[in-house]
Amino acid sequence: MSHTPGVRQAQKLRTRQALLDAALTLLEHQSLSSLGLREVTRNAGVTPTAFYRHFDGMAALGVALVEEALGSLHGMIGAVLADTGDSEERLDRSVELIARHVAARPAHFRFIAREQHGGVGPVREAIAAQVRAFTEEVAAAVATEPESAGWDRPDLLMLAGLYVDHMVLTASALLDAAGPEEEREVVRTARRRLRLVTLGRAHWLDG
Amino acid sequence: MSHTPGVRQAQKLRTRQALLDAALTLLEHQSLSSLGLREVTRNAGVTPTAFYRHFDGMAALGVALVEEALGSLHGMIGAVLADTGDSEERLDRSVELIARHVAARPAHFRFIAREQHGGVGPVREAIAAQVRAFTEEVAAAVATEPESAGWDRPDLLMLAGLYVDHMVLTASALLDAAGPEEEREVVRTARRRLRLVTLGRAHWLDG
DNA sequence: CCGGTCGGAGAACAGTTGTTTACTGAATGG
DNA sequence: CCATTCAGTAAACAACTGTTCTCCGACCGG
Repeated sequence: MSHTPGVRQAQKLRTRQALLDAALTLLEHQSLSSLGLREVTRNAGVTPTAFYRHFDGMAALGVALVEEALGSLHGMIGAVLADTGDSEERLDRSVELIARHVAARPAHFRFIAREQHGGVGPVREAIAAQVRAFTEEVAAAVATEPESAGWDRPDLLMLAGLYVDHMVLTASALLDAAGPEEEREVVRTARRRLRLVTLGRAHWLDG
Repeated sequence: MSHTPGVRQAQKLRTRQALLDAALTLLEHQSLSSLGLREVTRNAGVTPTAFYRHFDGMAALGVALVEEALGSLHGMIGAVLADTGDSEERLDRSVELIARHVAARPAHFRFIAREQHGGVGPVREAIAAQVRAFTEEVAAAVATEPESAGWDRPDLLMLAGLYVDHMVLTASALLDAAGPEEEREVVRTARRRLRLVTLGRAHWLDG
């Protein structure tokens, strides 16, 4: 079938990316439901009609942004959790992974935090699907650890969900942090919370 | 000073409430930043100009809605946590309290969940302030329990924050639940999570 | 009873919105 | 080389937006 990218499709992709970038920039200070189609095309240097060559509407663009933000993260948390080292080390590394990703692409994560419970249904569902997928990945990684011996699947999913929700909360808190010192405070608290969860996990099957 | 409400101020309050109610209804399917002033007044049976007699703009109305949603909850969680009974009982009761409140006023909680990270700054800040206040209340309640002996203030706040964030997440999950059976599943998972946290708490000072 | 207060109505303002229609011109692939 | 595909343009559409100004008339305190 089609092999080389072709000048045409390359240009199309460039325009599409310009739309996504323009939208993401504008979304830093507002939410998707209040973002206008014309506003986006204006900031992308394109006419409003060109928008429809790439997306059905703003909701579709939102879903594409979800993919762009979260798609690259798959497997990473699982990999970190699967690494060797004691639990303390592992949780330190996962918190750091989040912090680094949030610092690297703040706009993407702000978008996710904002639209996770936002007013645009399809986008909410797309985010929920990604979060579910992460939970499954974390559950699979956690299941292989020796500390998880004797755990049934519902409990494993509960624990994984706790981890994932915690990561999302941490990302959100990092974005709301005012300065570097507040960011460090957020990271410190996040680590303490994870430690407490890990402690509870160690004694889950005691009683 | 002024004693009787007066026919005038009573009518004013009724209109104000009509605006708040209309807004809350419309906010079920969209977010505040996409909510139009005219849309609200139309649904409230009032002319657009009348809006300005009550609020500076939509942001101010949003802040008022935050107060309406969260103002009545102060002291309640603290009271539940201060009640007698073992920790298992107490956390069961607090999860139930949340579930009951969410079921009683779903629209309010949906609004809070949606705007907590939404696009309207003043509303975000109002919610953050309320959440901070709750955290302080919970920390104060938790501090009086015998299980908290030897805990310093940062750790207490960390634990209280964990509880509060968990409550918000639970409320959110309940709203997203499809049916009654899914709601029960959410409540069950929430209880298990709380139990794990309580376990970690019990062994916090072990090492 | 009466003059002032003030919640609400009505009309008009200039902008902006999403979407449709018809069209242009360059890359495409046989 | 030539007919076709198709990303992007241009213009027009009716509908809506927030805000300002002027005015009305019912409640108010004295």
